Amino acid sequence: MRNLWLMKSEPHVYSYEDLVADGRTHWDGVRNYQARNMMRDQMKVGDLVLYYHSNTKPPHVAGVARVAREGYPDHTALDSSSKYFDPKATADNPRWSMVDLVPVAACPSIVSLESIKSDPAFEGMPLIRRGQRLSIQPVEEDHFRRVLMLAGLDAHDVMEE
DNA sequence: GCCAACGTTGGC
DNA sequence: GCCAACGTTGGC
Repeated sequence: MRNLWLMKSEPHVYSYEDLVADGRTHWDGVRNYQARNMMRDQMKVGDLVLYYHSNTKPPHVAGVARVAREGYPDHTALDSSSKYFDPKATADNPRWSMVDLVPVAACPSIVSLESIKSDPAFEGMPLIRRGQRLSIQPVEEDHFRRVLMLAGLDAHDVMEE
């Protein structure tokens, strides 16, 4: 059974459009253990991801991506010129992990945080839980499907290719 | 720009 | 191991 996720990115740093333009990206720079553990231990090739734009107006889901490579060391932790450099990371123990993502489909209409919050179907979703700041979150299948519907995406096209 | 909610750090 | 101080996230 494939897992479903939501991953946050600030669009002025790296947007869904950037992912489409690049065709593929390393999800580097995650420096939170819970989020790391999900990438390292749980995310599998083929898992689908809601690509969420945070710190923008309005915050929203912008598209769907797919995991193209499972967790492997985040080399930016070893790079002293990187803003993600971690002096405690070593080649033997890089500490941090990342996955690769590829774009699947942009949302024909974005799904705003507000529309998710105001829809009872999303009750219990971590994204709208008070104080929830994790940049990577698991998503239940019914929530995932409803986001696709609100986005104007066909679940068959997105989930069964 | 504010600030609530966390996570991390480091003195003890 | 406790906990105060500090830093970050991210909506508002």
